Amino acid sequence: MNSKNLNPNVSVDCVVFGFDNEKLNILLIEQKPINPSIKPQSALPGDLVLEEESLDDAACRVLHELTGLTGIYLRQFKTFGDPNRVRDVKDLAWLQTYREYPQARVITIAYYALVKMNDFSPEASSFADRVYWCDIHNIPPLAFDHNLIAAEGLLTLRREFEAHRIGFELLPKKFTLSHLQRLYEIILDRKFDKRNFRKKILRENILTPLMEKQQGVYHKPARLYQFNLEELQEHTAFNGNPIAI
Amino acid sequence: MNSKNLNPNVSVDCVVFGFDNEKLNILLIEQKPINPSIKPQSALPGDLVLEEESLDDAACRVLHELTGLTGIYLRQFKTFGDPNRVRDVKDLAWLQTYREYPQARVITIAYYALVKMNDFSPEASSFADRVYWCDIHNIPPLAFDHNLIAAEGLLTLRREFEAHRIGFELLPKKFTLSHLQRLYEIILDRKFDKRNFRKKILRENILTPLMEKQQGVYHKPARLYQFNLEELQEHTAFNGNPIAI
DNA sequence: TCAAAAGTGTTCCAATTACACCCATGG
DNA sequence: CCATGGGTGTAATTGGAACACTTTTGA
Repeated sequence: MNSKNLNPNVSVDCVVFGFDNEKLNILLIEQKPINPSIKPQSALPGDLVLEEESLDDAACRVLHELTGLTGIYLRQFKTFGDPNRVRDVKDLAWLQTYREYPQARVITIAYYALVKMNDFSPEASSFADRVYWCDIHNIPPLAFDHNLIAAEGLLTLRREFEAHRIGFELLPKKFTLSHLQRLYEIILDRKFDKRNFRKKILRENILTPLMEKQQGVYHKPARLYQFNLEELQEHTAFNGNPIAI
Repeated sequence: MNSKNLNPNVSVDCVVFGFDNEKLNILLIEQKPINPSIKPQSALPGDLVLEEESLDDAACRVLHELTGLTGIYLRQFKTFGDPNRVRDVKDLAWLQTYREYPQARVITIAYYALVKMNDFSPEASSFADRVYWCDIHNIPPLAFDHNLIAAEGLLTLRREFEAHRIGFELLPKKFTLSHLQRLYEIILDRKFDKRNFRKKILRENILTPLMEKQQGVYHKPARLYQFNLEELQEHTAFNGNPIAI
């Protein structure tokens, strides 16, 4: 390494969660193949931080380029700075193709993001060759230390989910109590009793019942609810604010 | 800025908490005066991350240089990367004296640390001109964005204190229940009922009563306790591990 | 008429809160 | 003997957990 690069590169990486009513997924990109013989690796979306860009802005930019969305819930959760985190042989070819100093150290600030999966189709992005959702229980081997980052992102989501009441960021505007319960069960990885769950969630006063029911289901249609954002502010003990893009 | 420094500098800064049985304090350093006419500024202890050093190692190093201690409870809590965070005029003189590229951007990874105040005297350090404890309610204007970092460190401590049961990191080996209660009250900034507090804390089974009493107090001497570390492991729902130096 | 999920109340237990007096020590 | 903090129990309330049946719809 020559003297031009004593300072490390700094990047942001995003663990983007989406909920499809059955599983919790994260968004992955496929690295552009270096040559046809090497099978492309997947990675978390991320990019180097620009010279005069804040960290939050960098994360927003990556997310926006990837999804076309703004207003995504986005939160910094941990910085990864092991000197060898980008020096695994599996990552060498990619770095040699896309980085001026492939052996340069990279410190990355990790964010997690919550998106309503129905609001966009990841295919629309120009960010990478392929962008796709992947069940959190089936994450393939990723570039760099991204499996570790994804795992820590999931831990952080589990830890912050209840206290910050960010469930609505993963659900469509209108949803049923069963949808909400499924979301809680999948994120927290435990079962809830239906009656107790409803009692508890309705007591919190953050849901507004709508005069509207599910359509097109082949069973008794459930009532729809939406989150009541004003109440949410008061009840939420926010510790460290998320980004409002 | 010339092309040598497109990459930002990366540093760590430590919010070091100490409890003196009356107040919660943080450790500050006084920046070496540039010239006698400028009154020195205070700052959080911190330093640039070395080339082949992990972030945790960098924070440990700073703490060790500062206090001579090892085994300090240390946890990364947030990374600060505003492009202008080291560009306030108040910080210009110091940067010009001590940095090769004073206008270079600096991204800092903030840690908070818990130390037993009696275990060391900060005077012993060679790290800065002066090292001193400062009541968290009386923090002077600090260098860079260090007031912000200190404030966020305190919020993080308040948030994590109960769940992680890290109180013992701030207390001497042997302590009375009143000491412990005072610590809880000061960190969480609320009062507890003496009987309820004792019931609750003893039910948790993380304290071992000692066959020993306070000495030299001019009232009924209180029983001494110590933390029971094995139990602590089981009961603590750890999310993101602290560093064991 | 069947399959599927919606919707609804009560009882029990554990944890939290509120609250007041006597005790041991050193000065 | 006094001032100071140490040490203790009970009753009321609140929140969480366990638990089963009827209803509505579309196929």
